[in-house]
Amino acid sequence: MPELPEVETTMRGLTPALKNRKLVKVIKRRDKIRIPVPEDFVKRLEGRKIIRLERRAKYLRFFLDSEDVIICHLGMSGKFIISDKNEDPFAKHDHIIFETDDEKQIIYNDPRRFGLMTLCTVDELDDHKLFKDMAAEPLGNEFSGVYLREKIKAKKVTIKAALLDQKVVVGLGNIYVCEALNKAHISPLRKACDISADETEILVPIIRDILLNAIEAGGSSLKDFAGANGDLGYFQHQFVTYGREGENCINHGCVGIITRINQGGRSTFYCPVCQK
DNA sequence: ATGATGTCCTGGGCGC
DNA sequence: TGCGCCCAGGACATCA
Repeated sequence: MPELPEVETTMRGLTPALKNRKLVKVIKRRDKIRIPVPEDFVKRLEGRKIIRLERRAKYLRFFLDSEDVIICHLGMSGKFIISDKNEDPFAKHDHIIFETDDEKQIIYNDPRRFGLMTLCTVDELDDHKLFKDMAAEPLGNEFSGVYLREKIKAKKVTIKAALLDQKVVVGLGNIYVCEALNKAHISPLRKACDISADETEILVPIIRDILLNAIEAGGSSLKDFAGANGDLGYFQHQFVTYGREGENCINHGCVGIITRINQGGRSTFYCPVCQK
């Protein structure tokens, strides 16, 4: 469920705990999450300092003072927990633990193991198979109505599927695609190639707006979260369509009811009245 | 090449 | 109370 805003929030929450901190100890409690954790993961990290953290799409990247970069994806259920170093036994699904030089533990916990943790060098990063075919960041300058239209104008899949495609735009998942299409009054059932240039011009600022609002909401809940238990989990956020089957559409003047359908094995929530 | 479908994984919710 | 079933879904593999 973590999409761009949740990953961004996680990155911001981790930064004070990890930036300019030395990793005095790294514990790998599993050889594989979704993909194998590198054999030499611990060896390449212990004693190194993290100099910078960033988000790219739904990935986190931690740059070290060596040539290495930690690449992390939260998958469906991955989260980080920041706590003081202690002797408590690790919890179930605590897969990777970073101990820093200020006596903190940063734990990666992921029950469903759809996430990943791997390493590459800075030189390999741009051409890394996880990143090389990725589309633009939705909050960056490159992403525009023209850009989106170019990406989808030959696509025969639905606009719902196209917006989930990380080669079209990165960072969106099932929830924010539903939200954006509702606000843009576009039916998730339409073919991507049928979405006009005028419509992509409308859609792009809506996508930006929704993501920025969610990041802001995440930022404010982060204070509460991190203060309470250091758990950088998912914040509560009010969605207008997602999970609201049977409720009224909130678009101005609309009397429609949010309906749930199945697209490609995934739930789509939308309003059949105002989303054309 | 594109699009459709299957796969990974566990916890939670539901019906019986 | 408990068992089994189904669902959630990001991204990749595989097939048509």
